[in-house]
Amino acid sequence: MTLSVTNTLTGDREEFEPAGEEVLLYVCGLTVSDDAHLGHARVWTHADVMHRWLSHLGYEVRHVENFTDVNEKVVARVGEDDLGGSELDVAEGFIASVIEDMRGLNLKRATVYPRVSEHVPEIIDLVETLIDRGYAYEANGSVYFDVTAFEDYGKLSNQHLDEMESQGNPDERSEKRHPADFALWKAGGVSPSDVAEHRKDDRPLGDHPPTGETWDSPWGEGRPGWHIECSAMSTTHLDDTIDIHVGGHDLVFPHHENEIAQSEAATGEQFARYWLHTGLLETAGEKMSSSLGNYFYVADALAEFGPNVIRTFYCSTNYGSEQTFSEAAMAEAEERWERLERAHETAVDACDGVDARTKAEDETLRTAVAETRTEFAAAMNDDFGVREATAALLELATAVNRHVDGREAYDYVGLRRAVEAFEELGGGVLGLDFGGGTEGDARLADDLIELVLDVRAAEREAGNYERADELRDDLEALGVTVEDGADGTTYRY
RNA sequence: GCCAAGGUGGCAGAGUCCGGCCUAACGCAGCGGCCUGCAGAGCCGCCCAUCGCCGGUUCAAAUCCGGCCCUUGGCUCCA
Repeated sequence: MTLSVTNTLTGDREEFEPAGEEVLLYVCGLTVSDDAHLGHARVWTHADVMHRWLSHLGYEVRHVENFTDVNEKVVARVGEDDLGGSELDVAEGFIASVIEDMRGLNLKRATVYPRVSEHVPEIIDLVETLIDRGYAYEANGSVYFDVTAFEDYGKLSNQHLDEMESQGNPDERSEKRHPADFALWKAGGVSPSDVAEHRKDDRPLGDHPPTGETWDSPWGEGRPGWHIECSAMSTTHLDDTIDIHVGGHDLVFPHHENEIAQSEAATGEQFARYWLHTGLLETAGEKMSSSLGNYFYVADALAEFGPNVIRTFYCSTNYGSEQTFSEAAMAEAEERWERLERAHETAVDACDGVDARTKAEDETLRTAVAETRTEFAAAMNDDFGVREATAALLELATAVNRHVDGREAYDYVGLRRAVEAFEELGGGVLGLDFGGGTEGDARLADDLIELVLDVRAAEREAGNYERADELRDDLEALGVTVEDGADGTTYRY
């Protein structure tokens, strides 16, 4: 059985076959002008599961996920609170927090996380090539891609240039030959009006608004355009032709369309062989986005739900579909995850039980494990069908529960196989952590300590100081120091 | 206006590419029962679906074809 995948480029389901030895995977990363929200994390998580499944199938995966650290929106935040005094400082701060989020979500590391600011020479080379080949032109120190020169323009998104309502930024139109031409290189720094437009707070612009980084180029001082960096970075870290390009559906046009135009015009080779687009996360019927302000930060979600619930939530819909975020949906994800976790624990406990020497053979259990593996693989090979893959695991949970329920003698071989399936498929492929719950332990510990302190407070209130002191000593023995102060009781451990 | 994705039970959401095992998965919620000091977990059983609408193809359609209605996204920064 082989992996098949829905390719936006052709609109069809296709058998997946990497071009070379390794699978070259590029994920369109984040513009780091804010912390990441759950919509971003959905793309990462699905890309992560794809990566894990490809590895599971035996492929070597080279996975590149970029950070766009050169952008007007980043510049607009310069000087805000303690974000940093320069574009790159601000970006670095957000990158650090995004990496933190990614770790929190139990994502496998990408091979590289390249930044735009580190690839300006490659970008300039690419732009020069495009000019040399007649696909780009210079105007007042900026360079634009000439969409009419690239005859395949629109092939990804099926857009026809003359039928679109509006194209491009009206301010730039004067120097562009065609309204859909897009900037490869922008003269000078970021303009005050752009800074003002992207400001998140209401600080006055001031006499010297930040302009962001600029670099020397054959066309003078300037900055790279938006789309060019992905072309430069994927070529640098992967190859002219990559296997899989992943990104959110909202990037199909113009971003991905423009990437194709630039890269293919420059190299004459196909840019990406399989384009996989993830459906957007919505809240109450509209997409979760920074501009709409209806987002939920990854860090907050991790604190509230933990990585396993979030990953189970993402895995309850396939990557290409839209998904709605709601408290109810998260509650359901929690139930699903806990059902898996409990069944896993039940199986482990049964194997470790006192009657571990008794034995039985349960063909039903063993068959169920085998079926789980087959169904899981079939689901994943069917365009990364994580929803059905998870369903297969949940059916295994039922099989385990049935086997253990009210039984005296267990089938240890069968249970062991079930545990392995949970850990290998749920853990290794879906990235769920059955490992005894390091996740959420800190939160739980705090909650428990506070619970004990509540009891202790009640005892003190009632004048039972002896009992209260015992509780304090008991906590101390566990490494938790309790201190009563003027404004209440604090603890540390 | 143009492009794309989608409309399946109370909710959520597979299945649609390759028509029949779909008498529609998995789960949540709800209702019985078992177990249980109580609760939870678990187990067994049940309830809820004219698969957006209309027409067509076919022995057979949620699945294919045509038309229509509605939702979301893209065409401006966006994962």
